[in-house]
Amino acid sequence: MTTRGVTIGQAAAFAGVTIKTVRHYHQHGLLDEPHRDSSGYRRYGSADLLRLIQVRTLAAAGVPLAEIGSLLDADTERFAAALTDVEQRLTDRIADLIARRDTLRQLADGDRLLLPDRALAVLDRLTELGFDPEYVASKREALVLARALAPEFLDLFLTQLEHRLDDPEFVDLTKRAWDARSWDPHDPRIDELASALADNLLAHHEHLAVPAGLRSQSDDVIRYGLINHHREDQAPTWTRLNALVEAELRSAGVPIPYQ
Amino acid sequence: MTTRGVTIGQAAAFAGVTIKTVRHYHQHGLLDEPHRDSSGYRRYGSADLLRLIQVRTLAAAGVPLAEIGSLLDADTERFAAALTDVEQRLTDRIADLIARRDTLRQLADGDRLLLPDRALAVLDRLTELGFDPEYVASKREALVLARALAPEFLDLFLTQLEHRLDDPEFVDLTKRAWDARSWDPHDPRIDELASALADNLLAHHEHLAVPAGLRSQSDDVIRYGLINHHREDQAPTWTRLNALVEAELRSAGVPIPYQ
DNA sequence: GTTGACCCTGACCTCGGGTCAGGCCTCACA
DNA sequence: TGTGAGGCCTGACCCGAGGTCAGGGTCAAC
Repeated sequence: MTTRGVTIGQAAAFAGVTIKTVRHYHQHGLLDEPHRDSSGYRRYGSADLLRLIQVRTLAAAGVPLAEIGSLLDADTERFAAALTDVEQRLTDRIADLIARRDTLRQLADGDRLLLPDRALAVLDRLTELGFDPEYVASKREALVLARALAPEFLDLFLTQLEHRLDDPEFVDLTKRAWDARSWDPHDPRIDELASALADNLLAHHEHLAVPAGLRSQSDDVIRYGLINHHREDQAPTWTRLNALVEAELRSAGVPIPYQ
Repeated sequence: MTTRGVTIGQAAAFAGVTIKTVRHYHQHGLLDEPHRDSSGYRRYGSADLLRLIQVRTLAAAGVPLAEIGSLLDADTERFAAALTDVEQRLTDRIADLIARRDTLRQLADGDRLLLPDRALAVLDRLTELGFDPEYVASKREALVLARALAPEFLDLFLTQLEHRLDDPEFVDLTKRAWDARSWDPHDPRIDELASALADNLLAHHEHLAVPAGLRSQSDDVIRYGLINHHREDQAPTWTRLNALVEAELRSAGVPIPYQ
């Protein structure tokens, strides 16, 4: 009769795990150390193997190692209860992953990043109306920001945008404002443009409908600033233009938050 | 005009992540460090926030952080390709988790651990035949081992067991062998029992059908030993009894592997 | 002027193992 | 009877995606 029991490599192969994994289970107390042969090698008997298979089965089912020990040593009732608990957690994770995959599907639709169809239609309309692709890109970013920061107002923003695009005068003014990026911040045309923009906005009530909901709390003011002044920091002239417009609106009684 | 940009806490809250997560993204180059205010605090502008939202969206979809940087900086085509790849991986993980959950469901069916219905029927039959519950438990363990170590032979093992249980003489001898655990290993009754067992096995060809498939390769011999000698190490008398039976079978020409 | 909320960096912890280093043991073949 | 390949031993460090703790600075309000 030779030495009793199989070596760690054989045990691991039988159980379908690696040697390192078996030693890991020993270190964490999931498996008792088996006896050692004369050269110090671990030797696994059938009872050891049985336990290893049970541990591996639970681990493969996603049970955290820290729970497996008490689980296997518990009585049948608690064992069953714990298993349904683990199963519930697995179900949750599956639902979570499926939700992630759905998000990803939306992302994967070309460059139509993160935006609902209605927003994409507005962006397409901008292109049709002859806006600079860079301007369209900046609007797209602003809409992505709006969706993330104030999703409950996205539809209102879009309604406002749609109204504004229906007004040829506003379209024209906006194009000129966009071109103004490269002007000197103190170019007198900026003041003219600001006045024209403010007049247009004040003349069309529906062009100004949105901010009302976003003014109440401090966080909302921050969100408003981030969305409405996106990319402004890249063009000082634009900063000044917007400030002038906002000042005129304020003096006309429109409540525009300070950034 | 106060300091431009929001603090890290606000940015994190807007994006739905923790402050630590944002700093983690900085450390790993996914997000450029924003400018700092006079007291060294990070201040995030709308472009920083936009990037953070994009990173968080991809991370939430399960894209490894190490890939997100190049993904967001890549052109649209590679971006789309990478996204479908990520989606495939997600789908695989979902399928994997569902498989785990199914395994778990099987485990959760009471104490009927890891065994198919046919095996459970055999175990129930053992109880009906009046075997000691401990004996039934050891047989259950042996079947679990057999299923894990030699699944392709489990049905053959079960067939053999069923045949043996149909033979009242064999049932009787097995019960006596089980009782023999507590005897002295050199009790003369052990020799008698071994002879009777060997005679019974030799007289009924179908009681010996199984081992044939398991003898060829060295691994199979080990598996055979582990399954057939399970729990033997806990009762030296049993070890001797089995050795005697195997010796008689060998001298009768039955090829039993040495352990 | 103090309290509490927020921010800074840096170091260590998690989980389920993988990988490497350095050395001992066993087996098969010549 | 050597010798080379491969298996085993321990211990230490590594991964991802952050969490937690320690020790301190800053800011706004009361």
